[in-house]
Amino acid sequence: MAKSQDPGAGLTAFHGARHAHTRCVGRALTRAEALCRRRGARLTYMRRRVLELIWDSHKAVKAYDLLDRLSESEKSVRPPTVYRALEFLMAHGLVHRVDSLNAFVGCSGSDEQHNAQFLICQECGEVSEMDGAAIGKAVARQAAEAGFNLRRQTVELHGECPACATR
Amino acid sequence: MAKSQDPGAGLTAFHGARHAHTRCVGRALTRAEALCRRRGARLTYMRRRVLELIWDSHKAVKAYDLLDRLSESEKSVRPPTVYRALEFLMAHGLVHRVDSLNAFVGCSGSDEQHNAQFLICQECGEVSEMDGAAIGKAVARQAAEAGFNLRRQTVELHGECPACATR
DNA sequence: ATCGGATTGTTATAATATAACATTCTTACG
DNA sequence: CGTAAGAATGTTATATTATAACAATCCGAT
Ligand SMILES: [Zn+2]
Ligand SMILES: [Zn+2]
Ligand SMILES: [Zn+2]
Ligand SMILES: [Zn+2]
Repeated sequence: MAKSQDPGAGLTAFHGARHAHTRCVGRALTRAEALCRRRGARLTYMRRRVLELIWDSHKAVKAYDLLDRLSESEKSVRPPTVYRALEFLMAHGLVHRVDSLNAFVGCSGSDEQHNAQFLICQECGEVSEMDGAAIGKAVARQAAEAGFNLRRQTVELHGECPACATR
Repeated sequence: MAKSQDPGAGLTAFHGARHAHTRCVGRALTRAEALCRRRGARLTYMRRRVLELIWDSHKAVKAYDLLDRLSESEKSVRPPTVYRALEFLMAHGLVHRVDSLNAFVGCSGSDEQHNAQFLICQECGEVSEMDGAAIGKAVARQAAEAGFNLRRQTVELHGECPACATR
């Protein structure tokens, strides 16, 4: 499945400047609500607020930037509040941590738990999540060959997105 | 080449407790010296010292642990000193940063510049560097398909090393 | 209504990393 | 040699990222 070529539905699409981003946000929030309802988890005001802020763009966001932006609307928010929200969102697969950036990005995948890979544009900062089956398999095979019991993978690819590459 | 099965020469070998680690250290230092000589770079006392400490084990080492250990022998060493040494060693491909651990590990590769992948044991902390051509190719292909101009890859696989897995 | 667990608030601090400028060391050259 | 320029290190301060510990509050179930 998902072998379609139509732009917008691609697995590894970058979004660039002008696109109907409201839809991206809407989709993410809808998914979060559904997923939390199904699991009996509480998508509280603060958690939803953090998720919205993360989805403000397709870039990875730093925890302390979230903190600043939250403090604009709510009254002074402290680090633990943000980190707890992030912890919750990550535990439920709604947000990923990008280790090589110390930053967080909304999960644009669909299935519940997945090992995501990321394409990270060094120019514009946009992050695109892939579910690269090919990479996943190559990784799994190499690990197996080394007698390694694979649990979790961090695959973060840095370079230039299509838009920035052709500039 | 390098299709041999003899332990110690494998591309993805974990080392475990008892092995002739002096040789690992010796090899690393010899390589560092040769490489620096070739490039006209200066492997100063501090840089060599940091490299030795990193090679004290096959685990990834935290910058502040290096700091502490340096401060035992030399008189109080400060963060910039360590980070500068690390910066130099990384610039010359003698040390890698493991982003998912905020830690540093000696490069056990042989060729000059390479995109390494790491197997990281969650139990014993040992890190094994791979030059997984298969992974590298899968990654390159996926990036190309997305129109992405790949510059650098972070591939860090967490799990259990052979020794810890069979325990 | 109220109890218990989950969530958030609050204060403090740990852990990781860099900026900026002073000092010392090395090397090349006169 | 002596010395000047650049490289490396020392030093002080601070930025950035993250967590510990305990108090207050919220919220749903009885
Ligand atoms: Zn969007
Ligand atoms: Zn870009
Ligand atoms: Zn060894
Ligand atoms: Zn192990």
